[in-house]
Amino acid sequence: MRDFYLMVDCNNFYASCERVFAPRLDGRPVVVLSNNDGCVIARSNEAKALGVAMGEPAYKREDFFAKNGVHVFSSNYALYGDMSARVMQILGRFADETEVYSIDECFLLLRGLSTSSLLRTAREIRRTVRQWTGIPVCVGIARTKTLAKIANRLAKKNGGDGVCLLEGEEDIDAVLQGLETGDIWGIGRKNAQRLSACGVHTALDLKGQDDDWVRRHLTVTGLRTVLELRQIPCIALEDTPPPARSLVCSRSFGTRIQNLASLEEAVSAYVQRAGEKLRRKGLVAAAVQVFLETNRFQPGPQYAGSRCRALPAPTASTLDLHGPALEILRDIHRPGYKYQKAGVILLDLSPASGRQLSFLEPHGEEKTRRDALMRVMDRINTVQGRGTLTLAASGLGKKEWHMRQERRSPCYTTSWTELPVAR
DNA sequence: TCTGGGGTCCTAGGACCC
DNA sequence: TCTGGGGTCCTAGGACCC
Repeated sequence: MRDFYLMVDCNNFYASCERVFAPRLDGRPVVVLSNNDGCVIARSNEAKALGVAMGEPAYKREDFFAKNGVHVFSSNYALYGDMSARVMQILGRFADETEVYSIDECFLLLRGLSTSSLLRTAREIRRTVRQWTGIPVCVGIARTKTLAKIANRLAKKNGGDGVCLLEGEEDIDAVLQGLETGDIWGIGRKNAQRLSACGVHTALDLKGQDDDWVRRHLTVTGLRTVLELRQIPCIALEDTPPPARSLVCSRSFGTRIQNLASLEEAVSAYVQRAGEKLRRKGLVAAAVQVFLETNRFQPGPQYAGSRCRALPAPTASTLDLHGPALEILRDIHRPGYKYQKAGVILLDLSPASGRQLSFLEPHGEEKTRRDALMRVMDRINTVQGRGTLTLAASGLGKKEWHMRQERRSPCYTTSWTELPVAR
């Protein structure tokens, strides 16, 4: 009767979301592409069985997809985000303490349950989520988050009932022996390579290493991971997410962009989007950074520029962010390159309220007016749809920099005009 | 023609202070 | 000719995650 972590992970999440609204695709291969229809970021089991790899560039596989009846979707984050919220809300019914770890993963902390109760709860979770949302999930259970992730992996791989409880030293060691270090949560490719060079190949090898050795080779974060493999909880549940420290809006372009005017339009649009995110979180930014890069996969001259600038005063107003961002862009822009991607990063974030004011920033009536303007813009764009009201600087004509999204499904759950129709 | 976007954490090294 | 020890803060870069 101790504390156990449950790791609930949606199976092939994006592909599963698409299938909920296209049941004719059940049992058929489905893939979802990254933004700009770039590479494969989600695959149904059938697509995996056909050998479609994660991260594969989509254009190399067009023929293969057509020949094998693979259904291809552009990513639809409005849909996935909303489906995710529904799943997470259901999971919240099963535990007081939960951590939404990513769009398709959630940790639950269950205290004082017997093994049989844990398994019963896990099965109940699967059944409920499936029935209420149509999304299949697997559940891994263990005494630490790291082991729960491994248990979840097993639950997925072994088929069976989609639930796996990892408990007991011997059972755990048997599993770790069959696991490469790179498959442990927190050990990436680089570290796995380095470990391998030291003769440490499996998770069990790593678990048996001396603490000082681990610290030396993998820093304190690595040591925490190793302790977790030994069933010593070191990575706590993050019940309330820590406040964001930075915020990014970046995109690859639909076509390569050479002229500065188009880049300015794109950066202008990204600043506006970043500002919306900032205000939604109730934060202000004290610095802004802009970056610009060519396509590193293409031959020819490459360039990547990036610069950061402190703002006169922390702000959440698009109007304050816009000028500095464009100045940075002009600063880092070099003519003669075909650019592939640009982005805006807001840094040094802090809560908008309860903040020490500076003499430099607008205050009194001026501040009230500026805040009101942003509220009105956000409101209109929420109600009427994103991009209804924008700064003219982001362009009025055809936007050649817009990303490609040729096969996006409707926003079934978030847009009145795109609701699914029942006949 | 065509290869995503959005985050966090840790460390090393330099600047600076007394 | 001789030239310490200890501390903090900041930044860039690398690694990790989904």
